[in-house]
Amino acid sequence: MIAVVGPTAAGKTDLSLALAERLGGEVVNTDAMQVYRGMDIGTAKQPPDQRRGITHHLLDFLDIDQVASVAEFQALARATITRLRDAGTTPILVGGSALYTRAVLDEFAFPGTDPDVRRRLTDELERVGSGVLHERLATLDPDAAAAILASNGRRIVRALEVIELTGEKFSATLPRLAYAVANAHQIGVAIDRATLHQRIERRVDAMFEAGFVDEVAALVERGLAGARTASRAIGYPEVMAHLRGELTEAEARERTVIATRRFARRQDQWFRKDPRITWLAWDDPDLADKAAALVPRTLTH
RNA sequence: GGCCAGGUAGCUCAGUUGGUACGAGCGACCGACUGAAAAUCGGUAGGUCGGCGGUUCGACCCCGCCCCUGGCCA
Repeated sequence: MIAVVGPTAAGKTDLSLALAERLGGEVVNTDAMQVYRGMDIGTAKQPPDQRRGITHHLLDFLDIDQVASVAEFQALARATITRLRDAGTTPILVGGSALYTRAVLDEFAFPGTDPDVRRRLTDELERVGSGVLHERLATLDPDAAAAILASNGRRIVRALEVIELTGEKFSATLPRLAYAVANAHQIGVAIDRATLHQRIERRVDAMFEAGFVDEVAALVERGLAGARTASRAIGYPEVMAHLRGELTEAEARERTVIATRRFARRQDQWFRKDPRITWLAWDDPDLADKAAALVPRTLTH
């Protein structure tokens, strides 16, 4: 199997399709927001009629009011990969959500979760602030407290939740880079910042021209504003603010560009520290051939 | 042409009765990251305070002239 990684707008989708054609594979999405039905334009989801007949998995399996989760995604993705391999098909993972990709490829074991515990802690966070919760974490699990800043309420809540549920410490550091699946290969699409910024700007412009505002308006009708996860997808909060009259469309567009740039930077940070990734230039004329050549023929899937 | 307001970090703006700019937000860059991750959070670098001259021991803050921007009047 092969995973195509890299920052948003670098050209991962094109490469994935080319690889699928060369290797006889099928695409498995690893993007955290493309899992939502109806979120198409804003998530840069490849339209069905542009998938060149290649089957895509793990797109559009959640409604916007459902909460996405890495752990569930991990299980689904691994099941999908196993199914494809059993059928002799090469899974081609594509997506910019680094945590999702790693959760699928690497040794990632997630402790459980509990909606009630989570909600109680979240409410408490709201009331007393992250500092107080951090102090409690420090008494329960000094190591975790040391690894999580007192201002990061979100992570503190999760650590406390895990400790309460499992009675064990919370590992506040990422697991080592170690594949949990056989024959995994990662290809990174390398692109310089300046070019990427231009491409992001053009992509966002194209989204607005393609009717992004209408897409968001339709999703708002279905409750996007109250959606826990889906409402956070880049561009959607900005356009919702525009629909509420708080921003002009131009301002929403500009903020979306900025948020996307920031996202691309964070993606870079994840991927560039993974030495297992083979980087190929986004504009290499032989990009697809070189990428395909990295996957041993006999171990294709 | 006259009057008013304003010209301080890449951007929007604070600021000091004259004593080394405490700057802030955003952006840029760097980093952390285990069930919301397109999330959540942290750090760093940026300023000859529009220009020239004057007053002063000392001016970004006072005075003069000039340039630029916005508004009003003619």
